[in-house]
Amino acid sequence: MRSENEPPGQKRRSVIEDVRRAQIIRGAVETFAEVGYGSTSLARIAERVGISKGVISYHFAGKDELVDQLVSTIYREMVEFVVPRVAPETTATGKLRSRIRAVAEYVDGNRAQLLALAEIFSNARGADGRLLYGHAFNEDLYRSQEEIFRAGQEAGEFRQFDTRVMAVSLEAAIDAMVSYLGEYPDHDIAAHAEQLADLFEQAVRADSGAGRTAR
Amino acid sequence: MRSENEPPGQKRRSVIEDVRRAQIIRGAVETFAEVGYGSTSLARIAERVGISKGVISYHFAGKDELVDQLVSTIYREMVEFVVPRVAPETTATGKLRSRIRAVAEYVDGNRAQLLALAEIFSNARGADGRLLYGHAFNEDLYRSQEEIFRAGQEAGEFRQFDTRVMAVSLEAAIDAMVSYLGEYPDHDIAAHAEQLADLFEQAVRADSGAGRTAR
Amino acid sequence: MRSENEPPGQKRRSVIEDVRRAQIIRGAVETFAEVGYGSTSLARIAERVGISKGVISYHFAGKDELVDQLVSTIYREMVEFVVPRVAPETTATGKLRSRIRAVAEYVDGNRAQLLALAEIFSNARGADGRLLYGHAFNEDLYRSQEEIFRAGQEAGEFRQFDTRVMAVSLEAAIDAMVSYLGEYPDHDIAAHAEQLADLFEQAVRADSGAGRTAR
Amino acid sequence: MRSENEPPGQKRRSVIEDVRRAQIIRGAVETFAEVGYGSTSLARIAERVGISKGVISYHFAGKDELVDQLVSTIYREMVEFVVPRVAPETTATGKLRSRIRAVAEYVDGNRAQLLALAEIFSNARGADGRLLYGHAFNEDLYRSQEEIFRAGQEAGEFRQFDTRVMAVSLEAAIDAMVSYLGEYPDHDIAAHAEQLADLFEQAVRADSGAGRTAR
DNA sequence: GATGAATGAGTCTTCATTCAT
DNA sequence: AATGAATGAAGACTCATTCAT
Repeated sequence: MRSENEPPGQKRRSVIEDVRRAQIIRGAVETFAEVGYGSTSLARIAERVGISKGVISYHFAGKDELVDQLVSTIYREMVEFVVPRVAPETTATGKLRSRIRAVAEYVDGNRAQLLALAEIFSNARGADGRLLYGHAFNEDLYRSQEEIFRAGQEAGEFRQFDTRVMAVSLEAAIDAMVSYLGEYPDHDIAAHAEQLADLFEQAVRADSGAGRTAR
Repeated sequence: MRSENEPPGQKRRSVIEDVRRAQIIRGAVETFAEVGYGSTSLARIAERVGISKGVISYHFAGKDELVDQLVSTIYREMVEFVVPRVAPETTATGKLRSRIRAVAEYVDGNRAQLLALAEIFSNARGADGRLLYGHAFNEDLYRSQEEIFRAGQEAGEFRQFDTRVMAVSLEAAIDAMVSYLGEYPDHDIAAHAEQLADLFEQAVRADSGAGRTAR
Repeated sequence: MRSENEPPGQKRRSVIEDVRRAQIIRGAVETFAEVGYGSTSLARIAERVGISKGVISYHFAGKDELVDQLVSTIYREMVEFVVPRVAPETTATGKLRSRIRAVAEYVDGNRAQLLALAEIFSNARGADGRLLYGHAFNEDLYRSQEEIFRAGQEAGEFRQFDTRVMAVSLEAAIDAMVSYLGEYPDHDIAAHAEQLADLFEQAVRADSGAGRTAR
Repeated sequence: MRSENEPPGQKRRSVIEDVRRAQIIRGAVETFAEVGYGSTSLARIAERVGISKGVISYHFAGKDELVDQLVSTIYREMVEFVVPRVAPETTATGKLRSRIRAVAEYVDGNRAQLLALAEIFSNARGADGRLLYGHAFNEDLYRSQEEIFRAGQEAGEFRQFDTRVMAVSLEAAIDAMVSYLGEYPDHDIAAHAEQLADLFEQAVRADSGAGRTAR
């Protein structure tokens, strides 16, 4: 039943409930990653977790809430991994490359998580038929990336370009790196990440007739 | 029934059948684009077309064949649109930019088609659970794009880079352009395409210390 | 349309119609024998014959009439084969053995026909749910066999027994011989027929001085 | 779900589940017996039992499992009834007659069960189109019956004959007795059974001084 | 005479959800 | 807190039949 987003200090969940929710979310992640969005039923998740179907309904208001919690959980984890690796960088170029690298690193150790996200992003839809996690959902991500681009432009590191197009293209390329790994598990993602960083570094850098991106 | 791609002189379809098939495919395209893969049922397509559910089963062996025909139809149309616009270009750089432009132009007049494709690509799965139209399906596209990249590298137009990563990233960025338009119908796709062309032109061009991508 | 059993001199069918009907019946026989009653659809028959589905509906009032015509056609053929081989026999014992032999011979050259009949007999049902070709349909056959048994009893060739039970059991054993051949195509049906004839000859013959089955 | 034959100590079914399964099987038996294999749908069974269609899917993995469970349930019941009535007999002749009698007795109180079995045996087919419960399924039965015949032959009780043909014919005659009762509910099955026992006793017994069936 | 096209009822199956225990 | 049981709607697909051409 509980579906509140627990405003602090109010109706906090019991420990056991938290454990169950986490356990269910983990099972959901694995299932989404393995069989895809369309074939992931609550029954299948329950089976994987080793619990009864009803338990899921008990802990989550419905499939939608489960998906929602899953997304924000993974998202939070990823942000917690990536941010500390990007923040120390002082140049926009450095932030760009370290961001790509950090995602690649995270992905490498959390493939199921990312594949599950990808499945959900391209499939989950509201009652109105619109994607629940489409570009609009990425808005925050786009904005923060655009800020970095603008900072680079102002600092003279980057040439002038449409920051929105650049941000959208960057995210798309990163997602493709992830899904490529999903399809070809032996793909060398670290090398891919370096190539991708080169790609965008070249794409954004000020013309200057100038220097290589020594790394 | 009938699923042959009509090998000459063998079991050619009647005119009326062709019309119906085209009509059904059109309805399917619109439905996929509008409500997404998971919510597109044969019943819904039939309803949109204004025919009985059974008619679809009559003209197509099953949902799989319908999807398959849809994909190859749209794909063929797009190739027929894009190729003549890219072929005349003599430089790798020219081919790159004209390809992006051509896709953008095509998309502008065929949004539903592209959205439907995107839905199918990221969702349709075989009995084994693997994506039917994943990266593997794009292999031909990747290859032909890689050839252009390699030609540019050999001609000294392009710097050295991993052509596979570049091709995958390019396709991803183009797809993102399409889906962005899908979500924000007022988005200026022509401008987006130019920015995208700039992006990749910069990303691939030889360092030369030098020249602008005069366009 | 036409469904009349053509009372002589009235509404006789054209030659071409007869040919079509025979052709369709032949296709139906093969289909029933091959895939069984439940999987034999008009579509499948039409496909095998190489005609359009509608043709069958044109020539037969419905599936029921087709089946009915099929049954009586095969039945007539079989009777025409068996009767001349049984009639010349002068003893009841001779008739019994020659009947079993004749059926076995016929079956050997007409497996599909018999298998189709077997499928239909054990499956075809009327709107009320009752078997269309159950024991009641065999009534004539039972009667004629019973007459032979009674003749044998009156002549002192056969012992006293319930002729109905004997007739039913005989037909069942003959049918089993046929279906056994259907399942094991290499089965030696001629040898089976001799054994079966021995079996029933022993079963019916008058007690030549020997023991009663007191129990 | 659940399809195990409950290997001890593993996933035992709840009481209520057992009850439901038994209830559904009973409903299926009655439906098969009444309207035949081809007209027995899950919907019809559910309707007869007075439950929702989905309940059947909940308790059985599919129609195939339901049929399979039904067959083995009835089969087991019948074996449990027949074996203790046959085992005490010391002579092959005694075993033969008591077997026929026991089946007849069982049938008398369990008509629907036997009719359902008959429907399934002559109709259920696998994906390959072959009968699921054809002669091959009866193999065990044939074998055990053949052993009795061979024992009788070795003891000098029975004449020499092909035990396979005898076994197949015996089973066919027993089945015919059952189906005859199905079609004529007032038929005197006990008398039929005695006649049948006489028939086979005569058919197998050693030739006490009398004539061979010269051919 | 023949056909392709269309229909609508009916098949099995899957699923998210609800509820009594 | 958990579960097994049940539901009913929706899914893809099959089929006998009808009908205009």
